[in-house]
Amino acid sequence: MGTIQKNLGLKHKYMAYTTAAGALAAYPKRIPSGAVAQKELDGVGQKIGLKIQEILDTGKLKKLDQYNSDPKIVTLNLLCRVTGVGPAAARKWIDSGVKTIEDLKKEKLNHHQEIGVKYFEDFEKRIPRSEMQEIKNIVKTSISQLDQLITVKICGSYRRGSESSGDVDVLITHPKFTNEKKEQKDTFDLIKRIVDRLEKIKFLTDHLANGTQQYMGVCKIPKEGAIARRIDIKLFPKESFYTALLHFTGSGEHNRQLSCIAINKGFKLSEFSITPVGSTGVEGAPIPVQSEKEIYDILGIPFRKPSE
DNA sequence: AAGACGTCGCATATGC
DNA sequence: GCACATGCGA
DNA sequence: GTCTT
Repeated sequence: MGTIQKNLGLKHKYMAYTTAAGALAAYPKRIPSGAVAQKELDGVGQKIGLKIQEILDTGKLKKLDQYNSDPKIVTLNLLCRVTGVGPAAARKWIDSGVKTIEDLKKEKLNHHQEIGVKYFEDFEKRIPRSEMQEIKNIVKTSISQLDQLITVKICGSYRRGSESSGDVDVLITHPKFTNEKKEQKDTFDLIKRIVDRLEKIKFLTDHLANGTQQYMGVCKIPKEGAIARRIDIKLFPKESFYTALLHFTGSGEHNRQLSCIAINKGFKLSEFSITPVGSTGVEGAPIPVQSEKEIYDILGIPFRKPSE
């Protein structure tokens, strides 16, 4: 239900379903009824409570079955699986008769969508940890040849120890790239230089977005039959590096927990900084941190490694 | 009853 | 050509 | 769709 709401453009309903599903999954006991779910679980209200009851009673959800038997919804869900295609583009095409990915190939696509169609199957395949390690080696080696002072971290589920990942999330920083430089919009073309190099060795095969702070693209390891993988490279100023590292290592759920703890203890935690928030709600200057552990220390909770 | 719900970089569209 | 809006991804 | 104001 959540995915359908998102593809319809109702992102807050999508969030509501995601929150409710998370609360349900985290609940230790069996839920005996929709009414109990509504009473016990934050994020489950009347409507989702009734849906839970329906599933308990009948094993299915009429509303969802209706959606899934609606050809327009089926097509909407299909088209939105192409990266670069969202609710607005999908709706436009469905109205003009597009039904399949093959149909989509004949339409006028922007560059991002062209790549999305080109690698439609590849991008849905998981990346085994062994391949993530190969990718990490290639990226780290190339970047250190460029400038030894660049710090490189592969974040996401890989850093949490997962046996497979959905994409490659690379976070970098450089001692000379500071908030001040960022604010002055100094042309710090680190990303461009890295991308040039990784392109030259044929590791990067396509680009989706190529800016001064953020790159999104496609990579392949140099092996026969290698699968195209989504890779992002983000550059953060050194002051933000550890909050960014924490944030992009996740998980999303862990981030929400930390953010909640931070608020309760009078702080605000984001990928950019951790700041004190006074009782009046006025935000103070960012607290400098030199490691992930220092952030946990400020929050007054025991440090847990990414894999925990 | 009504508004918030994360926020921002990048590509591209839109209007001047 | 520039300033701002929109779509999208994360 | 849910929660808060």
